[in-house]
Amino acid sequence: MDSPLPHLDRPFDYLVPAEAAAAAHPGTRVKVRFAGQLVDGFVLERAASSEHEGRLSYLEKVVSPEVVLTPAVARLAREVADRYAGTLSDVLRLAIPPRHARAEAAEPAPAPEPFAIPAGAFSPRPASSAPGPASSSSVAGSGGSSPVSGSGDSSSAVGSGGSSPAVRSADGASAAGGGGTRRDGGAGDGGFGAGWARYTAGAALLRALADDRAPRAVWTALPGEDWPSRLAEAAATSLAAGRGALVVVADARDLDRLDAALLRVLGGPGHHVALSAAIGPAERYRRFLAVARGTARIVIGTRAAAFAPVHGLGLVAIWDDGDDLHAEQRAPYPHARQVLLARAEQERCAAIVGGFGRTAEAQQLVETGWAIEVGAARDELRRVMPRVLTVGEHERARDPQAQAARLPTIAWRAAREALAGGRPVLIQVPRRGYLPAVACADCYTPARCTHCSGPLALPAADGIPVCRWCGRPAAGHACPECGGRRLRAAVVGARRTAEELARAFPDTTVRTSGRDEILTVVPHESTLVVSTPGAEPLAEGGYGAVLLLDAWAFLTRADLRGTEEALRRWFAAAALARPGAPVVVVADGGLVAVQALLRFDPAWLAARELADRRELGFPPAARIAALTGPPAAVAELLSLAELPPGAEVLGPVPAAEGQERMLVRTARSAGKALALALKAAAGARSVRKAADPVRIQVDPLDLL
DNA sequence: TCAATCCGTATC
DNA sequence: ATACGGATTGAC
Repeated sequence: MDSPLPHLDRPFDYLVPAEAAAAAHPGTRVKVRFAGQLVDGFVLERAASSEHEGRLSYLEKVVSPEVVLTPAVARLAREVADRYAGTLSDVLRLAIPPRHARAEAAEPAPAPEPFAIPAGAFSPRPASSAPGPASSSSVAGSGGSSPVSGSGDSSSAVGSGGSSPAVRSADGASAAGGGGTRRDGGAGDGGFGAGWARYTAGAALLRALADDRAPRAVWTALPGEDWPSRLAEAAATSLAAGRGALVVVADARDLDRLDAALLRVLGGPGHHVALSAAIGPAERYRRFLAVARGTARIVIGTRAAAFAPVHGLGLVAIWDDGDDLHAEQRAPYPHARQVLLARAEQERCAAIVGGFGRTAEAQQLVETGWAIEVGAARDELRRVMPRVLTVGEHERARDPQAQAARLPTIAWRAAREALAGGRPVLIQVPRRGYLPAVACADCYTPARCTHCSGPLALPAADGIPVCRWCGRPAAGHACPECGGRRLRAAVVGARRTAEELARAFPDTTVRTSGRDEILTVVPHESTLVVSTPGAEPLAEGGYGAVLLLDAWAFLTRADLRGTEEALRRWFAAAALARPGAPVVVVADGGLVAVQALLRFDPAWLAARELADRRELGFPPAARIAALTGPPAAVAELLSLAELPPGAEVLGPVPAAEGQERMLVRTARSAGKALALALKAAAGARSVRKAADPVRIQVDPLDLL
């Protein structure tokens, strides 16, 4: 329905008038009369009879004969809605872009030539040219007036769109790929297998894709990896096997790089489209239609593309699944990784979860045996990894150089040598105002609540720390690691860092890349590049040195992913260094995240992280739902909800103006029941016209 | 005993 | 939302 009321979140049957019988295929948009109103909906299925006792209405009209909601996507959307305690119509709003009639009328793009992997390239088996198993569109149904299921609501929404195929230049892209002149350039010349052969089980992964055996992998990329090429090769392998592929990345920059890699690997446009929110509605819908019609079998895009109706899906992949941008910002806040994993199960297709780092969620896939590990052979890693050096805070405190420029001698020396060699130096600093949470002022261990392990916050300077989860004050907090009683929570921004560096290196150009102005590539020359995380420009030939400043700040991130996030960002920066180049991290060498960086072993950290979360009862080991709204509304929702046994209710803590937040924690195994219970309670509230809405978020990233 | 009204429920 | 039915209440 127009307003997606939870208690109306189910199919309704309608009669199909004879003149609409041909057009009303499952997946088409329709208009139906509901409670007197004319509302939008989708045909879910055609059937010869209905369970409904009462009288059926006729559907009013078929808006368009285009099948925009395939049975596979309908099923996926239903599962996602259930998992996140949301409604199908909310999910469909994310999944299907608004209709654009002109785009439907336009001449469809000609179907591209069947794709085959070029001779000489890695091709373990002759690719079957037959298109893959069609995606089960069981059109039951007859003409005349047979019932149809329409769901509430329809269009509006995100979905897709795409970035321009604007490229970064072909060889720019290989530099782009890894920030370096890395050994194998990509599939173009060297062949398909070479890039993947550097990994344990890498060649086997590609072979399994070629044989359509639906492999599932957690891929930890080597530093400097040209990941867009690797993913393009995986997608092309699926395509050659007659299956479609879907790759989701975090932002437009990554999307451009992947787009360029696909153009190179596929030898031209036509086989793939890029969907993102960045382009206009017409182009977005046009590309969506190319996917829905089966013209484009490879789809790349940002998070909403995870729902794209790819025909005969053979592979789903996500790059850098730890990036916050993969979490949808609109209800019911699904995470692209979870959408893709659900899809891999439902459609029995291959899955790749890749990144330079590894999330606890990915680790869980490995530990439960859902996916296999595709990582670097140790020798290969040793060959390409940068040289990581640490400068502890204590050394730094005794270092007069550091006092002056906030740059310890070791870091300063590494930078100076790289600059002298004519190479750029990357300096990563945290974003200002990055962390509202606090840590021990002596050892930087995040301060946590003794009751529920939630993060502490300092409401006012010199105030008593308070738990952001359960609201209990933590007077007399003492660090569990070192016993320290002082807390800290401040960081210096990129601009000021750049100014300080300009003084320390008077004859060197200092450039900044951050939120406001993002550099994409810097030339091979002696330049200092100060960047906030995620905005690091690539350097042609790789950076001569990488400095990670104020590293402690990452570790005190307010939510529960601090350590993992720190390493993810460090790895992303370190991966841009040339092999053997120094990477200096200004943090104590004893910290877990720093140790993981020293070993260059994200899997080790992820395993520890997951173990910690099991211990502390955090996602993904446990499931947590956050309920936000006016206090009375939240209380009402909770009183109506029949929570699964063992559910633990935490809070309230103050949220936005006049709102508060409660958390409900259950075992992971009770996650479905929890979502169901909350959805039912929200339905009970909406049916009695409760005014104040309560926001329900399942496993939110920002568990403040 | 009837009718106006309130409340809860379904909406194909 | 809005319409409907069954229960409720108030006046004849």
